[in-house]
Amino acid sequence: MSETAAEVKPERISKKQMKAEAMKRRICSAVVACLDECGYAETSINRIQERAGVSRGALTHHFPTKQALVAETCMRMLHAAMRPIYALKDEGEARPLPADELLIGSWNNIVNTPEGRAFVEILVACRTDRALHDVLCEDLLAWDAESAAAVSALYSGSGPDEDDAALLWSMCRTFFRGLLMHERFVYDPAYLGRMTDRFAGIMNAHLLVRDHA
Amino acid sequence: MSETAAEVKPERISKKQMKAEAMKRRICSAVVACLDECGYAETSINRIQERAGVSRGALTHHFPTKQALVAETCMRMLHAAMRPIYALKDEGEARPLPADELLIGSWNNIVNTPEGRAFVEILVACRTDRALHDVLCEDLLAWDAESAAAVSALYSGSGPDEDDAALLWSMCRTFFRGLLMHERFVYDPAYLGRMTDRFAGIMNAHLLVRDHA
DNA sequence: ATCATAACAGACCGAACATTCTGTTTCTAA
DNA sequence: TTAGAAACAGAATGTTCGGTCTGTTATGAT
Repeated sequence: MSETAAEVKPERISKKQMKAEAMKRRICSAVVACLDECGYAETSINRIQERAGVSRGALTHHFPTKQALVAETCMRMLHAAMRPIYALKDEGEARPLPADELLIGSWNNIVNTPEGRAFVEILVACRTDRALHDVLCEDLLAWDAESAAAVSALYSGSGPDEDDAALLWSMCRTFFRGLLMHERFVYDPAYLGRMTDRFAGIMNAHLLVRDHA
Repeated sequence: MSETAAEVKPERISKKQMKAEAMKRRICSAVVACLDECGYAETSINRIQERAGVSRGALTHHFPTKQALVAETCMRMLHAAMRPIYALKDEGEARPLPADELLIGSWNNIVNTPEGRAFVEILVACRTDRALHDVLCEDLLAWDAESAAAVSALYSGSGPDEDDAALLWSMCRTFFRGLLMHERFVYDPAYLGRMTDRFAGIMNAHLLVRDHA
């Protein structure tokens, strides 16, 4: 009674929604694992189902098609990858990292992870799967833009271009993605470290920390 | 018995061998086209067969398994990609290109081509297909080494490392491979040009032409 | 308490898959 | 000239694919 609760009501998260969300998260985690371990070509619905330990019915109930499944998994990864960017923005206010440290950290904690590798599998698939591309393109571009803006706010480029920092940052991510497919053809793991270090060192000279006095 | 005799005199190229080679080339060309246009996941034997305009029997006769088909296609691409490297070596003796011109040329004429894109599809597949990886690994490493040696002979790196030029060259190819999967998410084609130019410009400062007096 | 519906479960389907098989033609070494 | 092998041709096979379909259970508004 004391509740004038008409406005509070839509806030509640029902048990149904909780279950559904948990199930979706579980399934999408399995998709990430499959993409990482088996690659896009071998990421079949059967395999995902087995990996997630859920029934076919549960899968098809939440994700009617495979494309919807992959697309939502990608969206969730992007959303999760936003967090470090915002963290970068906030923590950066105090004392932005030197660019090379930022790059090495990005490689170790974002790109060279199951999620990062799964993301690359999806990106490559998008190259030849127009339907999947069209579903994801807009959000990917938005994510790119936001990511670039965050970096651009903290660093300035050395080039003549207006938004050189964003361009350089895009180049860094491009490099890291390429590095993922090189990984399996390197005998000495230290070689990867040498490449990332060398690359970060070079880019460090062009991505300069802005000082906000 | 007659086998040993047959092996001793393989000088002549029989009509059979000509036909077989022509057929193989035709099939492998179709594989490249399919990989480029459809991606690894959608490059099925049926599709290759249709694309090449050959019978199922012809396909399976020359390539018993799909893996053998992809592997040989990859080998042929590598072999074909050797030619520009040797050309680089020979022409370079006279007057090596500035590194940035070499890079832009590599991007336009080697990487961003049907063969280059097909190659990336195979590389990505190798990440999760151990069998395919094991078949190709040795030759890929050899190709990498030869490519690096050719560059190393003409350019020197700016870093402290012994073979810095080879490392830098490896970084360039890594970057270009990553750029291929970025391609479809760029509205303005000129943006790709800006990235390649910027990258080539940066690397140009570190990959220095050796002067052989 | 009741009833509609969301959340599951699992059988089922045709299509496509890679591979194997049995024929037929073409070449070439005796 | 003639076996015999290589070069094809195409049907047959069993598996797996993504998607659909019919049930059963759990949940929440009434």
